[in-house]
Amino acid sequence: MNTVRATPEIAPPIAKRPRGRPRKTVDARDDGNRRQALLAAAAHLFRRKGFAATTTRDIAAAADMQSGSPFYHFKSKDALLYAVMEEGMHRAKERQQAALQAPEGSTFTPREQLRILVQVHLDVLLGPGNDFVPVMLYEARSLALRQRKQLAQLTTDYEALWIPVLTALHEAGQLRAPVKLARLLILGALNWSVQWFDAKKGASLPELTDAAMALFLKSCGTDQ
Amino acid sequence: MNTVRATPEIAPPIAKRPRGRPRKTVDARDDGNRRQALLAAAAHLFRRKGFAATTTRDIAAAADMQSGSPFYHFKSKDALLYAVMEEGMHRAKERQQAALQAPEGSTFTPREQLRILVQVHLDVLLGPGNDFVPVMLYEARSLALRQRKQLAQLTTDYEALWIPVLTALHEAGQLRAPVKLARLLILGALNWSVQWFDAKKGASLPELTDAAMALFLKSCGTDQ
DNA sequence: CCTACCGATCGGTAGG
DNA sequence: CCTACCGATCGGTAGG
Repeated sequence: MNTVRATPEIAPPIAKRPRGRPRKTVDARDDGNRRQALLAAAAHLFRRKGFAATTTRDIAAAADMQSGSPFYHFKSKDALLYAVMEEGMHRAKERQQAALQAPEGSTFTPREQLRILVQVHLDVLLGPGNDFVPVMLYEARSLALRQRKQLAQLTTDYEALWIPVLTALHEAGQLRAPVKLARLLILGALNWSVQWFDAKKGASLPELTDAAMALFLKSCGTDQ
Repeated sequence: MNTVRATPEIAPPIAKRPRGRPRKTVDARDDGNRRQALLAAAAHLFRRKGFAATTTRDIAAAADMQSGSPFYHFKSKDALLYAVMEEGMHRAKERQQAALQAPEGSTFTPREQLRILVQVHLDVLLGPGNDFVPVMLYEARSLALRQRKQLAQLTTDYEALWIPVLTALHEAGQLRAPVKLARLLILGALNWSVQWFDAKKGASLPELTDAAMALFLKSCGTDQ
């Protein structure tokens, strides 16, 4: 495993500046940065045109690269898709967990918790530059079976955040439908907003959150 | 315009039976039938793999034709997609209108009407062989702008069926959210079922209908 | 509706 | 990360 790595002596990656036109920024290869640019470009295009209709050449161009260059960072187009989805689910879960942390020794009521879940979920889907999760939602079938299974754990974790909240609301009489189906229906209602929500017209994100809460919860239960 | 059409005397389309293997059914060209077969095959494949990932060769094979033959019935792959969507929306609207007809001199309550809309909508999406509307829902972006606008009228008509029902429920205090957003959220919840519903396991269609009604409507309003 | 085919595009790679 | 390129596939067509 730990073989001594020989320092490259022939054509070292450092001294090949003269050839090719100079780059806009300091250097074209600052690693993580370029990889992130590819991910963002891919997420944006996958969302807008779909995975199959997006060309690796499109992605390369959007990240200001040549057609073959994405394959320096990702093994294949599928690997790019998988990376987008994984990053999206990872971010979403982290944001939810952070938002659900109540300050100090206080706690959130189940109703407050659901509002947080809904609010963050909508922002993850509809907030500016958030293309990763929508790609995850609408391009699942483009993923090879093996990779779909690998992602299943992440989505399960994410959905698990909702279960205790919905269960509490159900027991308090504020949510009539069975918890399992309620979760699917509620997430569906929110996920569908990707198809119609327009930040520049119609309802705003807070209005949408209010409407969702009003639609799903009975107010004739305990509080409010 | 109205030139006299000469009867074909060379290689008339009738007398070329001997060549090629005999067809399963009476004849390979019974028009509407073959066209329908193509539509059904296309709808099925578009739903399963997506429009861009489906090959016209796939469709031809599924309809038991040769690779070039779909273009005898449809001008292009896009035209096939459009035809699938139009047929789907047309059927859906007709089914809803028929279902909403109350027998004799009786009438349905708004609550009953919503149940019908939900039930039929779910069947249109999830019933066996109903691939047309799901394609419409999930492949809209694959359509050229001009064609998308042509379809807009059909979807508007369909959604219009829901408005008076939701308005009545809203006024009766059984639906808290604003009607416009309520419609979008409810249809989203139902449309999303395409992604997870499995007729062979989990909830059945009637159970799903019940859950949706229980989730969306307040029962502390007037009746029930 | 089939046969035979074209032109373009696309994912991916070698080699630097 | 670029250059130059390959092999395969794909939508579509002519001509019957």
